[in-house]
Amino acid sequence: MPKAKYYKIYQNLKTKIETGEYEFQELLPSEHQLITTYDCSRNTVRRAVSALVADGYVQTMQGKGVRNIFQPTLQTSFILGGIETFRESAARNHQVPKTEVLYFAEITADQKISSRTGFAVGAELYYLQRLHYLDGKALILNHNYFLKDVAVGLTREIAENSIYEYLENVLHVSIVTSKRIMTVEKMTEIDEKYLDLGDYNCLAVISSQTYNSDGIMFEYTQSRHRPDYFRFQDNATRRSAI
Amino acid sequence: MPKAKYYKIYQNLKTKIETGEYEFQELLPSEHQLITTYDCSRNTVRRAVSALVADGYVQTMQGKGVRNIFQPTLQTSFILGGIETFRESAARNHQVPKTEVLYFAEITADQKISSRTGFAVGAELYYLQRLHYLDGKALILNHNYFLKDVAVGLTREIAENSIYEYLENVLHVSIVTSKRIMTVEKMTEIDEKYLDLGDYNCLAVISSQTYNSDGIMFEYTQSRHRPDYFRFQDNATRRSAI
DNA sequence: GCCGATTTGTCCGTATGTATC
DNA sequence: CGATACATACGGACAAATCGG
Repeated sequence: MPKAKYYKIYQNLKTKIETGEYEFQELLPSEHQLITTYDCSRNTVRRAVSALVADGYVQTMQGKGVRNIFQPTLQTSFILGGIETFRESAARNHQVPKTEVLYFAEITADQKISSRTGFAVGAELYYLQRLHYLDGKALILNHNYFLKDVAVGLTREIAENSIYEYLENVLHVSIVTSKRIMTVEKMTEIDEKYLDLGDYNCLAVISSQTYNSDGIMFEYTQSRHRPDYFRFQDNATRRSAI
Repeated sequence: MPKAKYYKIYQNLKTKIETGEYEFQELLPSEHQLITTYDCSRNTVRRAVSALVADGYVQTMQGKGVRNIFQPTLQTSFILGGIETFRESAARNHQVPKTEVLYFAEITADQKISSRTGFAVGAELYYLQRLHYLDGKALILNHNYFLKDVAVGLTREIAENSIYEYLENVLHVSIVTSKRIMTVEKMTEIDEKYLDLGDYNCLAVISSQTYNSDGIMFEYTQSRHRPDYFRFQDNATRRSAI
């Protein structure tokens, strides 16, 4: 958890907004007021407010103020802009997670795997298939590829719990950035076997490449989501025209 | 187009990265060097670099430097994090756009529309159905709802071109923030009629609420995308654990 | 292992510009 | 026009991480 001052102000304002201390459409205190209440510089409050803008919580208006545009009804399962693990997002929504490891193997990347994942040909990898349950329902089928050099000592047992916890707390791998691409794909036999797709013949697919702090791409994951439980949220700001 | 100094530095660095002036995995010049080359303060270069981080172009590492992680092969049609119009994104990809207005009406929001769109019951709206073609293929079916008070004088003719151009350049409405939710939905009769869905029985759907600088939500749009031409990209950074 | 140089991260204070009312 | 509010920019200080000697 970041201990930076701006981050605490950000979190404080965020909870105030979430708990309804500021009403929808109401203006937040001005920067000057925030400076005195949090006893900090103007840069610091501006940084906190910027983070709220990025979250889609508020809207800044030059000459007017900062408006609360947070609507609790729109709160949802997947919030974009951050890398969140399955367990974290389950905890945030007070749901019970379970993970089943369907397949665990150590492989070497061939041409086909290389072009799909972005790993170099010949790279030594762990390849896993994992099924994620939420409140007893099978919702997500994950295909994970981890670089063996980085995720050393990964086992089936670890994979049944949180791989990221192992990476961060045991191996001290710091996860930094992740590139994600969302598509819709037709179902495969494996999807059909493990996910209850009902009438749907396709899934929401998120393919992601994750980098550690050394700039090494150490993970490629394809998450295949049951469409009726899939929901992805994003807040955009317009940076003027082309 | 923002004329701010940091923005020009940002754009300059961005094109340098895109044109391959810095190699993949190479470190960019240090902040100190950038300060001298661009003749500005440290805050200003840091702001430019932050924007590149948000775009997923580079990765900063305390004590080491800023690494280029841009891969041209991952360049794609829809880049998240900004509000881009259909025409803008078509231009960026050198494709020929066409828009067909299927339906144009002035309506009053009833309970059903209100709960779907977020407009108040009784709000006066323009409701449009528009079909977007790219290089001759029908790819997107849009359901647009605009608040009449804000989008005054909207006509079918304007809707065949760019509504946003009309809003920004004629009405001087400044579009600021937009909340988007991505889901996968089963096709409707209308989808089936106008989009060539092939074997697919569902679509990628983006629902968005857009606010102007007065904090008024003036647009609700549901974009229904042909799945085989849909691709959404996002860059995430991890803000440490829960 | 330690130290110093380099590099990014955080924070502060101040000045000026621009939009709103 | 003046007061208020956010936007941009500058300069300086210290902390934290990295790397080489």
